[in-house]
Amino acid sequence: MGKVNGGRTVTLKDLARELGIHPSTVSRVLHSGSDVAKGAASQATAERVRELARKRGYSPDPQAASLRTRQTKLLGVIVPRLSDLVLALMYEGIDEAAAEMGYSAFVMNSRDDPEEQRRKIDLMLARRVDGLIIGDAHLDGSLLQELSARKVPFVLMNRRVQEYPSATCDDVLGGELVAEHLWEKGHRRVSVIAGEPYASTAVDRTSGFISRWRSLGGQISDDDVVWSRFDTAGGRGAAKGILTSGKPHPTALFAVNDFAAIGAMGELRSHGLTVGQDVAVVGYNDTSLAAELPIPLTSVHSPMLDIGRTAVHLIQRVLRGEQPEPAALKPTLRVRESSASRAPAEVRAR
Amino acid sequence: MGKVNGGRTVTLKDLARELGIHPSTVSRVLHSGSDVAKGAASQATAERVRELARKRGYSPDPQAASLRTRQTKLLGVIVPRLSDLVLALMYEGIDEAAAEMGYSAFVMNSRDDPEEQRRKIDLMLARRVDGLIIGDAHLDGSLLQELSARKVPFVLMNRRVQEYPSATCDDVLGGELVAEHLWEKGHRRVSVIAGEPYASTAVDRTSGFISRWRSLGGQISDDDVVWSRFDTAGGRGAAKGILTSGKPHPTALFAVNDFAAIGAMGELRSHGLTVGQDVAVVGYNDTSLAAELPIPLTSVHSPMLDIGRTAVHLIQRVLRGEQPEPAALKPTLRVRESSASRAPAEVRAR
DNA sequence: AGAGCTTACCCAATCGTTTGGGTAGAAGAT
DNA sequence: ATCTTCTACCCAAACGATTGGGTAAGCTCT
Repeated sequence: MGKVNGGRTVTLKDLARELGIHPSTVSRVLHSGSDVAKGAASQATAERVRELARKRGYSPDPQAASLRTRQTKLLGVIVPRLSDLVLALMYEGIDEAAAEMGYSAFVMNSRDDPEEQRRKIDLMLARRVDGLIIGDAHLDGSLLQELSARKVPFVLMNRRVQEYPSATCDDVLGGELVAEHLWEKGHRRVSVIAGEPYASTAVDRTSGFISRWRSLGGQISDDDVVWSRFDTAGGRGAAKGILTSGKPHPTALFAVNDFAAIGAMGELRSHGLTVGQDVAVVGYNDTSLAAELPIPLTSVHSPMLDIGRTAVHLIQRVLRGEQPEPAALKPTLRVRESSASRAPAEVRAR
Repeated sequence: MGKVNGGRTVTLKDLARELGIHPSTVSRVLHSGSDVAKGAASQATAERVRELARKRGYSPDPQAASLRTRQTKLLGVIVPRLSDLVLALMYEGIDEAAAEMGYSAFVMNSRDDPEEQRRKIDLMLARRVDGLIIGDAHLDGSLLQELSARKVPFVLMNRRVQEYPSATCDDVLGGELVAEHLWEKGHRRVSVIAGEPYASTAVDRTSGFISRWRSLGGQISDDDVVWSRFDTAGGRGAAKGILTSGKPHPTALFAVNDFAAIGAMGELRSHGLTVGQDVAVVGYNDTSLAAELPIPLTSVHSPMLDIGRTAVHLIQRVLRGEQPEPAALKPTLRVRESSASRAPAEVRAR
């Protein structure tokens, strides 16, 4: 382990004194990788400096450095909630990638509440983060415009908004994959549990599904799309609405989120329907649970870690003054028991 | 929103110049709550200062402050993985409580790997965090001793180790509650999916269960306790081992973690056993999923947010030089369908 | 009227780094 | 022999906030 915290922390000046040279020389040696920058010191001196730094366990004080350089090497990350597995995984990607580039990341939860978003962003800016990774962008809000106007460097993650730089899953494609899969299995009566209408993830997955479904010749009306919360309770409620609408129940359900799918599965069971036989269910994100459920859940696998990593790379480019294009990573469908069999015969015969 | 980032950031000196007074006076006014500290300024001046600070959107530079005060108001949090719902929730508690006290928290994942733990701790210390909240302590390791010797302020969270300050769930009690519940329901043949032996959570829940079980007159041998990973795959594997051991299958399963319980439920189903009828299953932590599963899962509810908050309070006390006692928060049992009915008759009759 | 106390400030050093701008001495060019 | 160019350093001023120690003016008290 690096430095000793107990006694005194070793500073540049300490090293300089011990070596009989000026602190600035030490700084330059340690600062500039292996090449001795601009002839700041002789090879021999540089070696001595590095040797002593190692021996004393020198570790530069980041606050002192950033006071001078006006860079904190800090990234602020805002997510709806970290207890959402999807965001937590993306954050793991962020954390990894950030560390690789000498940055550290802060996370905060906004609970998807506009006021909290603002508060948290302010907190992060007060901490002087170099840039923000925003994982809770709403399609409508004015927040991003303001940030943009104030020239705060930021990128979006998971959800996109217009042409702001963002790292997302290609959710339209994801929706399309599900449509194709269900169509092929012979389903003709489907419903979508669509998520929150302010989130691009929900909107894109749903619209990808619907447009592909129709282009395959399928029929789906507005009634067949239920907007709901992203969690199990939301999925359960939405499924209830669908099953008690009076219409014959659909033979397949696409929930734009695994948790909503799990909630829906629970509700189906309460209605005496067997998932995977009476009704197919497909989720989204392929969270670690999906494959391990009592009835394994078909789900669209999205590369969550990579999305997090990509967000870090994008923000780096923004910090360099570039204006990177939105990046949409490709999802893949993982078919499992919840939708593996063909649609029930009576329906196909219809 | 606070300050304008685009132009120049407002500093103490700017305010002082504009008011025609010395920066130190401004600092003192802004620094000391509402009371004008030590007669640093007149009421009138103080008012003018605060007024202007508000108007200009002044926000103090934390790195500058901490350079001088030798305090960063930063807390480092290490968890096995943030994508573990339990830890994510505790972190939410930390984040809240920290913010309330003017601190910010950093999280990093160690994947329960001793080398990563060290690396991450070093990263945090390099960032000069004031203290650490360690959520991935191992019962055996020497890491904590070292930290202690180096006088790094830290507290443990979720898992305890010896008498180091810690904020945990009273896991022994949690195990006892489960034992009582299953005994009452008439179960006599039970198995425990015990988790990782290096984690106090696993060990305490298991030992609490076993000792209470025996004190009720129950029998349970070492064979009936299977150590496993904390995730669904771990629970599934453990359940498989139990079901294929050749012995008659148990009528109840206690998994020390909801995810392991979910994995076990899947495996039971694969063996044609119905959870809640043929075999009761009880989990731990009462994660949001438990209540919403197709077969709702009985689980021990632990106050995760509060554990996180408590950890913050404890570290504050450590920072003040105190040596707080370990805090063990009380769990409660939430009985649901997975274990609500009485044990199968043939077994009771035995 | 002088001592003593408040009040309301100001001064300057300090925290640890970084960085633009020296400079003395040696080597090389003409 | 003089001029230029390196090399290998040193100097000092930042960055923004905090804080121990002034001090001048005004008031009180005797």
